Amino acid sequence: MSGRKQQAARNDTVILDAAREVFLGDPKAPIAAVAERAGVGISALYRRYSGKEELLRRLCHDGLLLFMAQAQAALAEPDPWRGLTGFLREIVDADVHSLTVHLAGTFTPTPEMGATARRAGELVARLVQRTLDDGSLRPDVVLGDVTLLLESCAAVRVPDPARTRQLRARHLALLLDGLTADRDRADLPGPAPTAAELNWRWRTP
Amino acid sequence: MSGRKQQAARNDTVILDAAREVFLGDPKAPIAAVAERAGVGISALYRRYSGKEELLRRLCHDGLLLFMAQAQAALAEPDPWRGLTGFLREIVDADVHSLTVHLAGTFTPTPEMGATARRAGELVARLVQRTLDDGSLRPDVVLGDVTLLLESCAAVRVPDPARTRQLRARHLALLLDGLTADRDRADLPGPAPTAAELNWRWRTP
DNA sequence: TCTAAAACGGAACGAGGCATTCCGTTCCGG
DNA sequence: CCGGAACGGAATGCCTCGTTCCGTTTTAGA
Repeated sequence: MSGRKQQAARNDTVILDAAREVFLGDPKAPIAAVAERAGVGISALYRRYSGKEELLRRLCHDGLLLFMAQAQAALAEPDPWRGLTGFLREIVDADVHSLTVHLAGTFTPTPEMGATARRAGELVARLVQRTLDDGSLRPDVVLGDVTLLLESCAAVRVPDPARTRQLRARHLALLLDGLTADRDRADLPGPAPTAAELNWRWRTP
Repeated sequence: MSGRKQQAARNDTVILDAAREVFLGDPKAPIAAVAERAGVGISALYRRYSGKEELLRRLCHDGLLLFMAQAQAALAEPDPWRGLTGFLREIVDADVHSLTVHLAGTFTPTPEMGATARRAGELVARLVQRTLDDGSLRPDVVLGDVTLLLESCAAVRVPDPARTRQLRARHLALLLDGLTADRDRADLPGPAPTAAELNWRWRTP
């Protein structure tokens, strides 16, 4: 297989990569920016996706699937704390969170995506729970805290993407030290966040 | 003083409050949204400000001044750690950071604002430094880490503003426990953030 | 009481951005 | 040599939003 067919196959991935980069930088970037970044024309996009929404959904769903896969892999790690922290580091490093959460809201989510999000949430819940049971996670931390932690890491951003990754890793390290259980300290304030509170982005209006 | 003059005077503050609320929710909200929230017509805005930019600058500068005032007040607190944490709690609670940082970039900053930002930065630097000298802040933390901390707290957000404040306070508590110095742990990863890296929003292009 | 002007409300205008479509072109496969 | 798949990118049309403009209300002062 070569020639036009091959180029088409390569464009499939080139376009997705470009879209990921562009929309990570600016969730409401114009579609033309994606085409330009990919080095293709606009019609190459519309041949594959019926419109902008479908492309965004695809990206977001891919992100969710990666998120799920990482959570699953983390559950395979025998040590709960290492599993959880490794998971967080990878999600933050790959910027998966921006792909899923920051894109949600810019399109109407499909029921399927809601289901995937729910399943992913359950996996992370188990990841958190066994760390709590293990005693290595401070006992007043809940699943929602971890969700917010991811959100907050995604917020540290500087113009250079590589530097951004470094700074996020640093910020995450700071947060992880706040999560550890090996010290006396005051309880966390306020009612702990619940899943329902944090799922608002997925609500279909 | 009453009648039209009084209403005008009240509108001054009503408009500023409305603008703050609206632009906190969405930094690129249309000006009409501000007028609607304030319960006034659009011309009431244009009578006071020459355009959208001037309004944004005003809001941002007000935020910076508040930021500076809080920092100054925090320096008056004798205990460095209490001064720093109290400062952070107040800034996060008042959402001052969104006002300054999230608005920067949506308008061209005046030199005066740059100067104010620099002065505010110095105050916080002293706040951080004396906490480091004091030994209550973990020694590998730098000023930039604190800046990023504020940024990350501003990222936790749910639809209800009151709940958002609670959750931010909780998240901040988590981070503060990561900042304390009373335990052995691995050094923070990566090159520490510098001021120059984090000031990019204020650069005039 | 009367009037000039300050304040205002909000419709109308115009520019710009952007998703989508359309058409002419290129290049393979048979 | 030909039909069509794949493509590039200009053209289209919609919609948002900043700004202006005009008619109306209110009041201070003569």
